[in-house]
Amino acid sequence: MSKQDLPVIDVTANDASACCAPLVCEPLNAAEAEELAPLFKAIGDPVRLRLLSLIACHEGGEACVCDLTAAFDLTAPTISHHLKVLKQAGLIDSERRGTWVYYWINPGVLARLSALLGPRAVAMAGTP
Amino acid sequence: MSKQDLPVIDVTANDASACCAPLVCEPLNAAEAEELAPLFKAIGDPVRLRLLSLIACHEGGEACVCDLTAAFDLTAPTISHHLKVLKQAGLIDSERRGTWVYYWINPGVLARLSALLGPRAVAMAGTP
DNA sequence: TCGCTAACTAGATGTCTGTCAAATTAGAGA
DNA sequence: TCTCTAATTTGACAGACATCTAGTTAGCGA
Repeated sequence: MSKQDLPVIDVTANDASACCAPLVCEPLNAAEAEELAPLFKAIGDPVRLRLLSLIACHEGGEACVCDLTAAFDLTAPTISHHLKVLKQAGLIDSERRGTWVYYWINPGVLARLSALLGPRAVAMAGTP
Repeated sequence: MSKQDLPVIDVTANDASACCAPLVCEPLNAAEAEELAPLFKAIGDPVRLRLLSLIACHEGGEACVCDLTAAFDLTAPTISHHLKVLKQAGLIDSERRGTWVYYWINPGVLARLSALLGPRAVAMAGTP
């Protein structure tokens, strides 16, 4: 991942006319929008956004449901529901290990969304 | 609210965690999530995501409502509603010019969201 | 095997949201 | 002034959603 060959572009210089931002390059057609919107919708909830953040920041890049539940004033089923939404959107993945279930982020998807909004072609870095 | 004593802040630099790889740096607290989630929610609808894209791609960086409405199979009030949602989220802005109303993107907000999701410091503006 | 705990599913409920038809506001021109 | 068009607001309604309680599944240890 050489940062070097990426052009250095000041994000602040990005006004709408600057082109080359995915969103700003060519308008999304209906099908693309239909495919992408659910991803944003998934993180368009405070609880889920925070869940995502908590998972991403957790050591090892993964977090146990019990840790996550403890961070909210919500019941376990509710947290479970939100995790399911994130997972179905493809933003996170999970695995059971003994008694506990661990969740981790799917970084490629996040990178894709970032690139879409981003002022520059950030990188398809994430996608292998 | 006196607008005048507000410091001029580059929105792109004004992100919640003010540092680098937002989501992945330090977990968002509840307040931050509560503030940011509505932005993602706003683009979490296929119609609005496409509206945003259409506006961004339109020549001159702005688009007339009539152009936008024509691109969908929806009634004008519905488009109007979605534009209002985007505007209230701060993602777009508008101005009436004679008979027509023009909308344009607020690029700073988009950049902020991109940076938040961005993997490695999507180019945090300042760092050359 | 029996309990105990972690996590999820199912069902119910009140709220939010996307959409439309109808009514309203704002300019432009005759 | 009156009329036409662009755009928004209002009100209504069906469908989606966040949350809860209660019940269920899965693994661990005695």
